[in-house]
Amino acid sequence: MSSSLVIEDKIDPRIKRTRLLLEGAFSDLLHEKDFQSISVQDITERAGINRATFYAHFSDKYALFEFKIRQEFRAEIEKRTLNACHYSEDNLRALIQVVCEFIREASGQCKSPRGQFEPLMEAQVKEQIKDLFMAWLNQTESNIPAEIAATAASWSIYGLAQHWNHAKERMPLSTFMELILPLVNANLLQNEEELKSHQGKA
Amino acid sequence: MSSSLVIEDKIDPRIKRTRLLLEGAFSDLLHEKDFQSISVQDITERAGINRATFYAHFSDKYALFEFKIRQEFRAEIEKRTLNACHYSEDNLRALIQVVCEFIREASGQCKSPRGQFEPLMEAQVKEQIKDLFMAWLNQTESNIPAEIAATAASWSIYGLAQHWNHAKERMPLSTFMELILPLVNANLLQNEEELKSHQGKA
DNA sequence: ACTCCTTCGTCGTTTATCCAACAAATTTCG
DNA sequence: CGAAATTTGTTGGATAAACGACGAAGGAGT
Repeated sequence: MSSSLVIEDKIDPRIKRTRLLLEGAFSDLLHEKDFQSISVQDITERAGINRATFYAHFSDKYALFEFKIRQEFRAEIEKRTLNACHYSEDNLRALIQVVCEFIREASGQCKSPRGQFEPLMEAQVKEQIKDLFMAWLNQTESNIPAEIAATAASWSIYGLAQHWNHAKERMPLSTFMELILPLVNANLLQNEEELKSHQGKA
Repeated sequence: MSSSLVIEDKIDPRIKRTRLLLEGAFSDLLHEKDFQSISVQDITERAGINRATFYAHFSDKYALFEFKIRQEFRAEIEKRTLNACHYSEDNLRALIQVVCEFIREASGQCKSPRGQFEPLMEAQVKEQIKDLFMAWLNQTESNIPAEIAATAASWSIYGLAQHWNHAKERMPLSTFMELILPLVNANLLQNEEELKSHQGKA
């Protein structure tokens, strides 16, 4: 049941509690103000946590935001057990769907002008997509470094998902999926060729 | 805005947090099990609080229960600003109504056989009613000790409210109110006679 | 430019909570 | 009934959080 990417077990309850309260307060505030006008004081005050304690956990509000994004995205991944599984077209579909819906959710959630935290979110999500691909691809040996393929795939998936979300007339996710699946697969199939069509050379 | 009965200000946030979590966990458990079968372990586990910490706040689960009752009843009193005001028939009406509704709420809330916590609740609520009357009556000098009158009134009010709640066909609260108001007033008016009807014998 | 005010990081000290362990009391169950 | 398991209070030492204070940095208004 424990994730292959995570090691956070038996952690001091006080730490968990504090982070949870800070996250919650931050979420609430994001519904009320825009990102920039939220101060660390606001967050700690709302959370009932001492300001000094905040800095024991996060260097600033950006770090808290990134932590929060990672948490939520990881939760979506784990909910579908996409960690601790291997590459397959179905798993890839599920992953893409998670990314699309995650971006859609987040963009509707917050009161901020988009430009403020989207880059932060992008960095965190892409990194996690890449980590996931690394885990998938490292189970197979390949002529192309897994890191290269994972980087390409993570960037293209996030870019496509963002494009899908920003479109005026948002395409149904299912048709969008069929449209881009071959593209993303192309990034990965170079490693998987021997597994799919023909068991060629060696 | 601060109550005349309470002094709890500027309290360490950790203490407030811990008590809140313990209260919440206990409430949840009361919906699931009966009072007796709930252990301190259950509560602390559910609350995410160390068991040793529980005993730093409460001597046992009964103490927690009493604390909780006091909190909730006091909240109802303060919501109607019945603290920090004087005696009047309207205020007395309001108080009786609070007691009746509080007992009705509590009796519907919990899964326990009534006999288990009703005596605990009774003690706490009566004490608070008495304290309230003491505050009201001490503003006037009287020939009968305020403590005597307050005791009589608090006991009769609680007893009547419990009777009203236990009845098979529960009378409308308003008619019940008019029925008992003279009775309860009789306990108090001995002190207030000089204020009401005739300014007789100095 | 200038104050006035808020927020920001950081620090040392105090306090609350965690944790593991313990013996005693209690409950469960064969 | 008696053995096993669970719960209960309690302890000492480790750690996270609270608190108050501080100078520095930023912002708003005059």
